Amino acid sequence: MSLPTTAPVASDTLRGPRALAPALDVAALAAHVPVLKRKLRAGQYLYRSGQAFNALYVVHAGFLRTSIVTDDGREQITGFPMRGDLLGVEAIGAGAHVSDAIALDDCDIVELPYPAVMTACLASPELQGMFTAALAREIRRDREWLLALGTLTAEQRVATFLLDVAARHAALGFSGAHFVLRMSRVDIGSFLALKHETVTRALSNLTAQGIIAVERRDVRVLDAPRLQASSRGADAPLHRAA
Amino acid sequence: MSLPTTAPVASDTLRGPRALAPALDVAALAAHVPVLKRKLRAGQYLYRSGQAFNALYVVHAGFLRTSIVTDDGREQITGFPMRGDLLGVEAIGAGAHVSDAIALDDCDIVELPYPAVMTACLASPELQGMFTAALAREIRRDREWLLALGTLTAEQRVATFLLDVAARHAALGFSGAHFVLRMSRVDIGSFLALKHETVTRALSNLTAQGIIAVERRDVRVLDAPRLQASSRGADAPLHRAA
DNA sequence: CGTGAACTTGAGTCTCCTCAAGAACTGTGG
DNA sequence: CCACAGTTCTTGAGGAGACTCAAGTTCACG
Repeated sequence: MSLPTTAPVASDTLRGPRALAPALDVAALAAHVPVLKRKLRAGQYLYRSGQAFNALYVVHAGFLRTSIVTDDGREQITGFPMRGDLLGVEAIGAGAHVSDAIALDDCDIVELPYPAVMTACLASPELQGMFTAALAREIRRDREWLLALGTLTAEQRVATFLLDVAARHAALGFSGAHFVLRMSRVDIGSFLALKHETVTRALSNLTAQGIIAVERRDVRVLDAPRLQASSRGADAPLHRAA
Repeated sequence: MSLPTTAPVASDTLRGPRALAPALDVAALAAHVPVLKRKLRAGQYLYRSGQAFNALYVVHAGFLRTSIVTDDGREQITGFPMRGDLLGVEAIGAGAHVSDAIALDDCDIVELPYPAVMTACLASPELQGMFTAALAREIRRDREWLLALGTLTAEQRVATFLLDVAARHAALGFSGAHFVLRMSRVDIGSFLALKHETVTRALSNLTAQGIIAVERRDVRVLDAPRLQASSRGADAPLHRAA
């Protein structure tokens, strides 16, 4: 059960929905804004829906979970931020936070006071460009998941999710072929609009096909190309038909 | 078949997923940026995926349809912009457009050269705030539809869609109780992640219940409260159970 | 160890999709 | 003005995928 030396996951073959562009440059921001550090223990909230909105956050270490709830009780997880990811932007202009962010791990968070960050962006075109691009990237990310939920089957969604997690891990220098999921099956299901049993079944199927190896939250990608194929819409369009 | 004088649609009872905040203030922008006017005939593209990105757009009149396509051929409509709506923001930082925008009607469009708009935002804190808020609102809108697609049944989604259209019409001074859909059943289905037959069936069901009256694309909301109820997750939680 | 949460698996059901046909509308050319 | 073709919409019948309900297993934690 050691790390496999074969079948490494080439990062260019891992194109999940998330665009893997560099995140907000905290160092550049720190030159203009007084950034605060915050530590969270697993299970603690970074912010909750309805709370006053007075800061954005960048994850420095650890893993979180963001979710929204409606007044009629429907709930959905909107993402699993990790190092480099920006949180809280959806609250801009809304006065209060409109989502929850909870730590799945112990986390180190960088706090960017709002609206101080905006003032800093006024002073620096680079910062402004970085910030605006980060917002636009968030929109693209959402659209891509919207498309995934709207067009993919359960197993394809789970495969896409695994590829996304793998790619993000790889982008941070971790292994994309072997990682530990920080969230439960229920969380994955909520994110992918599936029931937790369905997530389990999809993982079991992928395991049965020899594409991945799953043991609780420990996941190994054994065959990245086939995982890619499993995430695709139509069955493996290897070459575009005439 | 005249406009019904009873059962008017009160705008505060119409809360679709879209936040109905005021859109980008074009007049304020025009003071800082040279804005261009563009006219589109029905069926013409405002921009297409892959095209160079050099402007954002605000709808001044008419109705459009935006969509994304993946390399493996999956497609989804992401929205139906109308007067006051901002288009093209998802391309910021991506170099080229990542979606298609096509006119469903003859349209008048205001073109905001990019990155000139960003420069203008540097000069004016108000503009910057307006612009950033518009992006954040877009994120909230996407999240709300994501939640709707993930948690609602077919009929609930269609009801939600009708309420959204009604509310947006009402916000522009049109009737929220009687309107003409500019898009086909296929389009609605693509947006809501449903097949066109399912959309038709949902509309038929709502009609059979006396909640709406549909004749092709002509829609009358006969009972807004019940349409609201039809869009809700759990069956009409009139008062929260203890 | 014991308790509870998380995960897995199975069996039956239901929603929505697929496939198919027909009706209604639109626009075009005779 | 009418016939025609094409598109859009509607409705039905049958099937597939995901959900619901239920039970059992494994694991983490006190």
